[in-house]
Formats: sequence, structure tokens, C-alpha cells
Amino acid sequence: MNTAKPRYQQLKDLIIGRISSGELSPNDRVPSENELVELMSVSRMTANRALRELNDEGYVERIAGRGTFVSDFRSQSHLLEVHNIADEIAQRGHSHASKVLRQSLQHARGEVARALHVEQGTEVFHLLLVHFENGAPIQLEDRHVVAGFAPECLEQDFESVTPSAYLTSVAPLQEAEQVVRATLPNAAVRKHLNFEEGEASLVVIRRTWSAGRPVTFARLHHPGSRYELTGHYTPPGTPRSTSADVVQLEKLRQ
Amino acid sequence: MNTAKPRYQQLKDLIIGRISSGELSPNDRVPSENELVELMSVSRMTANRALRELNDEGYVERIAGRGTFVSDFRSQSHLLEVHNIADEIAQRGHSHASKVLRQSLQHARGEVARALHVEQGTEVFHLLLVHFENGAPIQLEDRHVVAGFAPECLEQDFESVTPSAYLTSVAPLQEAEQVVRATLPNAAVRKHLNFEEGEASLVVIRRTWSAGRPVTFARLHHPGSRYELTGHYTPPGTPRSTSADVVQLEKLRQ
DNA sequence: GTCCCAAAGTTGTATATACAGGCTAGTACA
DNA sequence: TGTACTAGCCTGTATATACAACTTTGGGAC
Repeated sequence: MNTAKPRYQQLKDLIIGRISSGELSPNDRVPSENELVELMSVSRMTANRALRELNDEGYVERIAGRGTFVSDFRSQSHLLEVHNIADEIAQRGHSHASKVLRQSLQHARGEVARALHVEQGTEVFHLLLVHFENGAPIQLEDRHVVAGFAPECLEQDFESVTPSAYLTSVAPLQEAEQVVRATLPNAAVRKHLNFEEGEASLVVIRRTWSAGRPVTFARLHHPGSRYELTGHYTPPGTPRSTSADVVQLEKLRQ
Repeated sequence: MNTAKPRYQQLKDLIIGRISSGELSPNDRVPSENELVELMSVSRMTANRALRELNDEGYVERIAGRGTFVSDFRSQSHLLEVHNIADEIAQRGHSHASKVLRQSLQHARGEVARALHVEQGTEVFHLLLVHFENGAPIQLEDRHVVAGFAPECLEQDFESVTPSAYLTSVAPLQEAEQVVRATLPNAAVRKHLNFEEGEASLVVIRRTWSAGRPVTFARLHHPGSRYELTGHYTPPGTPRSTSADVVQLEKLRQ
């Protein structure tokens, strides 16, 4: 069965590899067609096809007369990274900071117990954090975690590693569900996120599963005037859409 | 500015045209590369590129040794349903109705012209509708359509066939982008959707492409207290996910 | 110094050619 | 009759070549 991959595909794999490994960063220059001809001993048309398809798939951007550059859109394509607001902010070249408001063991009640599929009164961890982008509050994270999945939860320093990053390391993501709502924030949310008068809140409610059971239930509030969710869809048939159709958070331009 | 389109693009447009017009039906055979060489006086590599890209974009399916065939677009139905609020409501077992508030030819300005990639002042269709679920207003649809894609737009009865359904029938969906925001509605939106005092609005802004060009730009406003977006992820590795990772509109339970 | 233009490098497209491999129908042969 | 094989068409890939258009850079004319 081992028919060798076509050479244009080998070129694509090579470049994708350098991008995922970090050897090539967003906006870095990718070898030109003629350089690939020399380096890889292929014809220019083969190099052209490889780079053109990488362009079509969003990995790189090509500018006639200038060159080929790594696009900054694809780099954070993993679903797990989408869950991590610190990476998201870092990818925009901004600085992330967070402040832990609460980190405690509680008894699950009502909506939380139902969402996590545990009995009323079961012990769960409760985390409350504010995330800042360039100093401005951008997300209020109100999260409950099933105790069994993360027994060390109270000892973690969530100002250096976000709860999302910590949880995906201790409980591999199997499935995720999210709900997006627009609401008027209550007083606490307004205060923590410095809402303007009458500003709406974009709320993402996310549940994740690992090993077939719910792990965490998070309510993520964002200021409506400074945050939006963007999604991209390419119908079946378009090559390599695995990451393109993931919904990811992106800050409003301006 | 009128530089002629590249020939491979002309070939693609020709075949896409025959498909949209119905001249070519699903599973029909598309002219082979060598036939296109004869008919269109191009080289085989040019014909190859046109057909290969149509294959990548899902318009046709190519089988080595047999030929090229029009694919049936059933696979896109998931997405089409997502775009069509009438189907969405019907799926919940509720009744859908809509009222056309505006159906006119306008000159694209500002944001609309930029979103549709047309010159300022280009003529576009403007549609404004309210959709009702069981008699309650549930979506205000504010849509602009590039005139070339749907010349019959003014004659359509959008109270019996939604704009979304009509558009996907005349311009096969190639790509979609959507942005979700939470805002405070202006007076017009409040009035048409019967907003309560201080209620937030969940806005979905969606652009779709066909044949490589933007087709339509829609702003869909929903009452924040009665609407939410739900999404579901399964990480790569689990069965093929075309429909699972599409964000779909769903009404709040309860 | 400033402006203009040419050169070099880049992508974008188009063509001619070649060979490999899949599929099918029809023919030759047992 | 039935089987095997081959000819012919199809797609898939790879190469060499050519020209066009765009961008940057540097050098020469003024």
C-alpha cells in the first residue's frame, strides 16, 4: 500500500510541519518557489502547486512581487487552544493577565449539579477569575469543576496557568458543548468587567466531557462592545477544513 | 480595472453556471479534460486545474479512469438548514411565518460595500424581514445581496420561501463566515422584535461566498431572552464531523 | 539631493509534453 | 460460452518553458 505521497504533498507537509513546530512563526517568510526548486529539487510548477494550495487552505498568504508568508489565522487552530483565553490573547500579540477572585470547594446546587450530572450537594471546585487583555478586563470566568478530575485544584496558581489549560492537561477533552447568549449583566459582572452603562454581555456557557463524564461547567462573560465570536465554515469537499470550521474567539478590531 | 479573468476561472464559471442553471444535474458527466482542450482551446493542464479546483470545492467528483461528475449537494443540507430559520423552526415542531418589510434595489455604501467586495454605490438588493415562531417575533433579518447572483430578487415572494433558501438555490454555497455579537438593540430592532425594556440582542452577522465571490451579507437580530446559539464539538479523531461542529441556532428550552 | 527608471526577484498564469495508474468495453482465444 | 487480455480513454502527477504583472531596490540622470 505504500505508494509514496506526491511531491507537492511532501512539500506541503514539510511547510506545515515547520509552522506547527514553531520553526516558522506568523508573518515569517516561507521559501519562495525558486528557492524550493533549488532546495528540494522539484520543478517550479510543483512548488507553485504546494504553495498555492497552502494559500487556499489558509496556512500562508501569498503576495505577488513580495513573497509567501505564514498566515496568523491558522496557527491557533486547535480546539483546545480556543478554550484558553491566554493563548488567544497572546496570539493577538497582546498581554494577558488574570486575577483569581475565588478558589474554593463548594456543594453543587441547582443548575451546576444538573450540568455536571452530580447529586445535589456533591463537592465541586468553584473558580472565579477575571482575565485582562492589555490591562482591560475582557472575560469573567465562573467555573465549576468535578472534584474527582482535578483533586489538586485548590493548590494551582491559576494566575500563571489558566484553568482551561490546567484542566485539559489533567482531563483530556473528549467532547464539548457550548451555548452563546446575549444578556444584560448583573451588578457583579458589570463591576468586574468595567461595563459601560447599558452595555450588553456576551456569555459563553461551556461544558466539557472527559472519559464519558462531565468535567467542568463554565460561564464566560464578555463585554459586548469589545468582544465577538467568529466562525468560519467551508462545506465538505474543501481540503483540510478541520480547523477552519472551529468557532474561535476573536477580539473586535479597533 | 477590467482585467480578464484567468482562463481556468472562466472554465470553472462556465461549469458552475451549467450546474446552477440545471443544465447539468447531479451525477451527470462533466466534459473531460481532453474534451475541454478541444472545445475551449486550452491546454490540458489548464482544464485540469479548473476541474481539480471544482473538485476541491465540492462541485464535482473526479474518478480516475472514469471521468468527472457533478456531485449532489445533499451533503450541504446541514448547513442549509442552519441558514434557514423556517426549517429550524419547523424542526422544533413550531409554526413559522414571516413578514417582508422591505425588498428593494439600493446602492451599497460603507460596511455593506466592503463586506460584499463591491465598489461604493454598486446596486445591491436590500431585504428586511421579521420571522415569527408560533406568532412571536424571533428574528429580524437585514440582508444585502449582490445583484448579479440573484437578478430575480425583487420578484420573489420571501414570505413563502425564505431568502436563505432562495439564495442557496441560485448560488451554491462555497464558504460562510459568521460573527456573533451581543448588543443593545436600537429602536427599530426593539420595535420589530417586541423587546422588553433593557433586553439585549444577539446578533449574527453572516457572509457567504459562491464561485469565489461574496454573495450576501446578513445581520440577524434575535431577542436575547428567547434565543441562544448552541454548538457541539467532537475533537478530531471521532467520526467525520461535518454537521457536528456547525454552530446552529436553537431556541432556549423551556 | 531628488526623481525616474531599469533590474532583479517574486507570484500568477498558460502551454506542451511525458509517464503512471485506474477503468471499461470489446476483441481474441480457448 | 466464457475468460483473459488489450486498446483506448480517463485522471493524477511532474517537468520545462514562457510571458505577464507586481514589488523592491539601487543606480543613474538631472
